[in-house]
Amino acid sequence: MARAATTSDAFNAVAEPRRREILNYLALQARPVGDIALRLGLQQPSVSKHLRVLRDVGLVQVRRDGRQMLYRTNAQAIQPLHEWTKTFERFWQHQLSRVKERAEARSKSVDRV
Amino acid sequence: MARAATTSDAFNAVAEPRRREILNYLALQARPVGDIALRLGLQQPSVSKHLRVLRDVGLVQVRRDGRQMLYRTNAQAIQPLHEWTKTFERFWQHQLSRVKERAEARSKSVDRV
DNA sequence: AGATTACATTCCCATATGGGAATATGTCAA
DNA sequence: TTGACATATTCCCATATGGGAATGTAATCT
Repeated sequence: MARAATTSDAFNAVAEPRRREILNYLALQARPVGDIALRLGLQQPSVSKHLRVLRDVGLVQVRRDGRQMLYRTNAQAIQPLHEWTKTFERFWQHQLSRVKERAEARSKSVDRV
Repeated sequence: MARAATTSDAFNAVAEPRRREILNYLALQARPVGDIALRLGLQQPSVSKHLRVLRDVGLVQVRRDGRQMLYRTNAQAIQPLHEWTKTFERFWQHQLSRVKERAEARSKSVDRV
């Protein structure tokens, strides 16, 4: 097997930096494709393709408005990623406190010098 | 350009499900490669390759113990992902409350039936 | 040194990109 | 209907997989 498809899940979809930018931009308000392309400095076909991936995994939703297609971020689809990363929260807190302890131990030995 | 390398950042590295499993397993305690392979039902070379990717982006740390290499998750490298997903938290809360409101509106109209 | 154990790397290959360019599809206005 | 505008899709291609198999490398033991 090769690498999993970008459309296989939200983790693969958001691995691409431009798709994260798009999600950031569309979180506050729905926007048409051309506006996204202009704002993020991308070609229209490129934006359409990224939106297709995001849509396939439910990260964005669309509605038509005349000739335009208005896309907006579906934040709920990001929640699973948040949950997964959250399970590591207590570990990085532990690690930070250890770093702190070591720093304090070092400053004490410096005092003794 | 093609797809970005899995080693380009943590987002790309954790897109692969087995790598997430490895990170989960190594969060509590450092483990040798063979143990990981056995526990997760993977081939040893496969585990070594995944660990190489995780190490390149700083998601795991290693130390030698005789013939073994002990890997452990570096939770701090996951924090940026947590931060990014966190920026969407208020949006999915809004969306959920909207769903709630609509549900309540519906139940009221049902009452009226 | 020679054998064994534990990992890492390399080679091969089917598969999936993402960008550029060109083209197709869909909608509205005159 | 014809033309213009807004998106979507297709084609081509360089690149990067991840798994399997084989091989390389490092550390330990006798």
